[in-house]
Amino acid sequence: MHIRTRFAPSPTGYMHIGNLRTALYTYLIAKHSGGTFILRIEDTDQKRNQPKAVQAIYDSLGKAGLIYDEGPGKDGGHGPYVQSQRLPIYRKHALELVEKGHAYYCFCQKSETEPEDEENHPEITRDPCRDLPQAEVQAKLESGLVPAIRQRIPEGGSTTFNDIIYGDITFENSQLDDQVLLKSDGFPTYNFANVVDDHLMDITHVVRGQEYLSSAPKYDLLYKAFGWEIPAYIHLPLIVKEDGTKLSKRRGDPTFEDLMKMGYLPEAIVNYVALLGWNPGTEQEFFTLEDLVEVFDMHRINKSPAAFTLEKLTWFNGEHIRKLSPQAFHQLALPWYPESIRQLDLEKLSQVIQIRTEKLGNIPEMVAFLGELPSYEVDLFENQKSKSTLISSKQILEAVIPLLEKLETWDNASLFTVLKEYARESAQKTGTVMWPIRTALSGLAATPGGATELADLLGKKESIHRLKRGLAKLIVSSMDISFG
RNA sequence: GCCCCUAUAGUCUAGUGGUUAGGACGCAGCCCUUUCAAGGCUAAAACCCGGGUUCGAACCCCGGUAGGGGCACCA
Repeated sequence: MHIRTRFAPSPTGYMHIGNLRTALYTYLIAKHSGGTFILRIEDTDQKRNQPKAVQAIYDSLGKAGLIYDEGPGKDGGHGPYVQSQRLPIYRKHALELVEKGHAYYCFCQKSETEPEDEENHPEITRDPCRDLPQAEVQAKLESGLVPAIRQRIPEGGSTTFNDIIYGDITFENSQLDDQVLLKSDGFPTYNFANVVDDHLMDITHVVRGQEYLSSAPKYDLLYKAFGWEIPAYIHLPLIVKEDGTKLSKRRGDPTFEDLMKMGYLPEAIVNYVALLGWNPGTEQEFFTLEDLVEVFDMHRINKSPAAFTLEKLTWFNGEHIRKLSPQAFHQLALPWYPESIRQLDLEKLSQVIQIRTEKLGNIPEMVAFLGELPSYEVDLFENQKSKSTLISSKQILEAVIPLLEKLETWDNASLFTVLKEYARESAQKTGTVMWPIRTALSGLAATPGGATELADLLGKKESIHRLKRGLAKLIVSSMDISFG
């Protein structure tokens, strides 16, 4: 069987994490078996439609690496792939159902119930137009009233549909409402357009969020009314926040685009999100998109909702950053370096920070001290673990500055050799010697890279300058002490 | 309110009648070390509750509870 799946977003201007995962799984289900992945734009809500938002979908899918085989601009014989360009198709099919008796005209005014009325949902009642005599329908039509078309749910009985993840699910028909198929503005509703397009586009596996589970029986009824073959359903568990509530851009939860702006790699986001609701059955966690295509098995998708947390995503991001070639990392890091350090050897800097970068967004903060020495307290020179005190620090800097001033080759290896040798001769731990140097060079308790790496990056002139300032600080402090 | 879905550590998860309940993130400690990372090791931490079925239940059945989703001429 040649699998055909489709990702069918509505253009909202950004990609939710949940949408990204739906797109990913939809892509993987098709690609794992060499099938076809289709993009369809669901812009049936005129009020919400934003043309620019369509471009955002292309951009995000491209970043994620989810290349579609068929879709806008890539006709595979099932186009057009933008629903607003398919209006006559929906009308034709809606009328077909009216003729067959599976749908009917509804002349009611658009219901005024506000969506905010979450507390007060009326019981399912059949629409009064459902049983309008033919003559009356004809008369209303001729008088120029523009009707909507509603699905006629069978009286009584129940509908059972099958989902690959959830198995058989049964709904009483009395629980299903006569949903609108074609709005009075001539646009189809989401549910109707989906059924028609999925059939016409030969979609074999319908992949969507679990929020659509309860509309699935109405889909089955529609397929049966048309006499069409029912596709396989795959409803995906929701992605929620740690507190169990759903992710929402309004409440400040990051979208795919937001995460990339924060310095998360698309590969890492894809890797993380793939494991939210699915696992390979092995203990492997690091995956590239190609790996996922290889091992993805839709039958291992979970039923229960998964919480999205930045913590584990951040770890994945670090993993993906470490796997990058030094050149690739450098290119990604470059835009994040502040103006104040542009004169440094940034390629060398990239090599030093790659292993310590878990998020590109941390880079500016991580390297700021290279541009300007932060102000720091003298007690930063004290460190128990390194056996470093104000006195030892002062002595070491006094001894080491002249040594370094004489040094001709200024690089990490030479610096380390000289300082290590000094430590050996003066019978001190390497760490004791390095501590005051690193401290004076950075003004920080923790830095990416050790003393000699920082000196290498800063260059001889700036390094000596910073060391002397550190020494001055220590001298002033020792005088304060002696004067009480 | 009605319908549907779900339930293993704080989080992501493995597990399909017999396991010392496995892995990962995070957290804590130790080692390594030129601070920090990275790496290595160790620790703490879980089967929602109650009934069955069974020689034996995380696993099967029933009932609760909790959480989530749906109930628009939105998608």
